[in-house]
Amino acid sequence: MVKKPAPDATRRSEKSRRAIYAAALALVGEVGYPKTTVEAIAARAGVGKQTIYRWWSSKADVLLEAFLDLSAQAAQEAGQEPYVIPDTGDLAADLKTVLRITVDQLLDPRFEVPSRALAAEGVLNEQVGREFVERLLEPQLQLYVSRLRSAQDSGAVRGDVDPRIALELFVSPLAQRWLQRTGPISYDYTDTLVDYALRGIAPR
Amino acid sequence: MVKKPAPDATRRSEKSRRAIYAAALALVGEVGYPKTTVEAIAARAGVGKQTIYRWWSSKADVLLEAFLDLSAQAAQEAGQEPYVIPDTGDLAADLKTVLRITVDQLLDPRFEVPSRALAAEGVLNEQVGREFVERLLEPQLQLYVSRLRSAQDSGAVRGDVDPRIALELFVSPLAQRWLQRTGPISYDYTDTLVDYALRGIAPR
Amino acid sequence: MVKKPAPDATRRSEKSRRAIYAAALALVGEVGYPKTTVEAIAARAGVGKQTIYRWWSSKADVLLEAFLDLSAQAAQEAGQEPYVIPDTGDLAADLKTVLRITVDQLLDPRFEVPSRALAAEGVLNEQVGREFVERLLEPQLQLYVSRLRSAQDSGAVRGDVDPRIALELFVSPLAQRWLQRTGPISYDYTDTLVDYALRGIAPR
Amino acid sequence: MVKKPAPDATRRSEKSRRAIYAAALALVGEVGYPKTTVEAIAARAGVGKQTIYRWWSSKADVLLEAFLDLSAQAAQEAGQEPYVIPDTGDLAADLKTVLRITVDQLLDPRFEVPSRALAAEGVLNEQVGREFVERLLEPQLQLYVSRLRSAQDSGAVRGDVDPRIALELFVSPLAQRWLQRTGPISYDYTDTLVDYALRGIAPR
DNA sequence: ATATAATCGAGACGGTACGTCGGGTCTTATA
DNA sequence: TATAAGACCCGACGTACCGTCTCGATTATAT
Repeated sequence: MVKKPAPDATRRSEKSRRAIYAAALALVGEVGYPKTTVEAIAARAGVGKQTIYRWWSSKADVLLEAFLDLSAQAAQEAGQEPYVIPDTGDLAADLKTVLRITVDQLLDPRFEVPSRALAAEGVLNEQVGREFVERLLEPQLQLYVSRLRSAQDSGAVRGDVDPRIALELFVSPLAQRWLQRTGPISYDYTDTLVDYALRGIAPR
Repeated sequence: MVKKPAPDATRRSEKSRRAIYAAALALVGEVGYPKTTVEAIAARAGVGKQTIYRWWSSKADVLLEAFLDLSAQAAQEAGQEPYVIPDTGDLAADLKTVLRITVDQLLDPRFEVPSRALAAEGVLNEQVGREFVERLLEPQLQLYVSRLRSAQDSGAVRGDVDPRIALELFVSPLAQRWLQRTGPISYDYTDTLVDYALRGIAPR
Repeated sequence: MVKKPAPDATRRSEKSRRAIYAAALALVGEVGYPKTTVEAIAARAGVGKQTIYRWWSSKADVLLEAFLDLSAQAAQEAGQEPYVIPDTGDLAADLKTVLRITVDQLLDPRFEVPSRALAAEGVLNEQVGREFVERLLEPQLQLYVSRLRSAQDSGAVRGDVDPRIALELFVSPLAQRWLQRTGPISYDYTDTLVDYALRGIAPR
Repeated sequence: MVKKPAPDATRRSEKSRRAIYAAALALVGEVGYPKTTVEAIAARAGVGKQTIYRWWSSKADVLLEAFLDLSAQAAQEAGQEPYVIPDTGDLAADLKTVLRITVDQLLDPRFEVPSRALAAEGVLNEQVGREFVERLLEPQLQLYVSRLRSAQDSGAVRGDVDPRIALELFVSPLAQRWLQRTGPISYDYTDTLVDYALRGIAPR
């Protein structure tokens, strides 16, 4: 097998990389994911197609990294705040707070369009899906795990409950309504989810 | 605007329709959704491309109807059994039973490949998504609503609980793990979901 | 070999035939021969496609008959006058007169477009070409043969000359200029042709 | 109006161009012009369709250039001989010689099929027609003009004769018989044409 | 400071599939 | 039985992008 010589990452053009991210995100926002083409990204970024194929394996790959970059930037800009779940001692209130922020994000077009595109791609394309989950979704879910563990320590959640499963009781319903449009999304809705879920995992 | 005259549905070839459904499902199973092309469906079905474009608007549309047809057929063949949730009086047991059947279905390649494809398409394409939910997903979810209502009547579920939301506590986690591969799927897992969820919606 | 049962000509719809001729000629005039389709002829004539294919073998065939019909009609309307070459005793004058009429016809769009289309078709399609020559061109050329024979009788043309070849000296140059656009067409030009042909180009 | 940026001719693939010419000529020879498709040319040439559409506007355009190329090659191979009309002092003999060569060419399938196709296309398509005449036909006709001018100098042709018209007396009849199949083509025939044209058909 | 080797913008290339058009056949219901 | 209507199978159209492949023209170290 003839292996292609790996490109020399140290000589990579930072300017091009950024332009490609920007072009990819802009195009996905403007024309949607399926109509976004590698050719158009290259043209919009003022970049040769080969420069894209040299560093990424596919359109999905470009968008994944572009979105990760966007998320990282957003995180830095916002300080760290939204990325830790508050621990005021009132578990229900803390979860409701965080889920309301998530609701806002899910309805913000700046995030919605690319993340919906990546989610869709990930449903079909296992590789993209795993990377999407591993690098974006799971780290966020782990924050819930931590918060639930802390709640177990303080006695607000039964000790025999598996936090990784428990969090799905309120996170997954929201995710499904958003992904598959099985119902409307609102603060009321997420509040209700937390109420229903907590009574189940709380000791009597 | 020039509107194309609607084709005369009474003269439609039933044989072609069936051949197209079969070809579409077979191809999606064999090469996956993205590599399934309208051209290949037509060729495999022994049909002109125009016959596909005359009756459907897109590859997604064909697959949606093919899958609906498959589901309807499966329903008829199976009598009605899997399509009503049993009511033995033991809510937890009944839900666990049905969810185990769902787990089996989700892992059966015959259903998994096309339904995953449709789900992915529906994430991006709102029209497909809505149709998918309306004609396939929601009818199944309504079965849970009925069963939960019956449980409310018998006192096994609190009366102030919204059954349409409550069902998401155990259905959505399973759906998300399947769609986004956020975790493994098993009987144990769904049993646990039912346990966690029920204690929350059951009266103290 | 399975032979198709010949259609019963006695039951043929005269109205349809005429409508097809009219539609074919109109379309060729409006959009040109290559863009004239059997489908469009049928639609414009208010006729089923099968009715065309039942009686004609091809688009060229339809147009050929439509044009012959048109020519026949034109002949009847005009009495017989333009279809006999005058014989005033002055051969040169007579030929010049007729050729000037031909020039007019060649520049009249009503005749030019369809006859150009048929000529082109006939260049490639031997069957159409032969029919075109046999039923339209040759009969007209024979008129020149007659006139030249008469001139031979009166001593205006040498007796050892083959009239069928001689007529080409002035007819073919005009035909070629028209068909292939190798030069402009005018009364002067045809007059000159007659002069050269009759006297020759070598000095006496 | 959105104009497509002209392709960069300096980067054009010479190999592809040649393969396309060869494929076009071969196909026209094998299946005839109307059944020759751009798709088939591309396939036979081992070339993408876009490569054809990038450089030519139509099937006719491809064939025109292919044929011009063929003619140019034939000219080079043959030295210069057939492309100058001999001047032995005997005008009639010289013309008969050249016309006999033309007869041979017209009956040689290698040239006949594509040139007939181009002629037919040129009858309908003015652009193709003009190019065909300008780049192929007229240059050859100009050779006759030169020879006739030389004959005028030597007194073999009257000085008041227009050579561009005079040449049509023997060239056009041959052309028409070939194009429209109005009669057989032979050495005898062309010899006769030269005789008639030079001496006229009227008695001295 | 210069060589030199890789990346870069550009875009032509061989392909695959698109969605449309029209050819010629076949079916259905009127007349 | 011929007809108007039009669905059907098929093949080609001309276009859009794919991912690969040259091309000079910049870089950006490593001499």
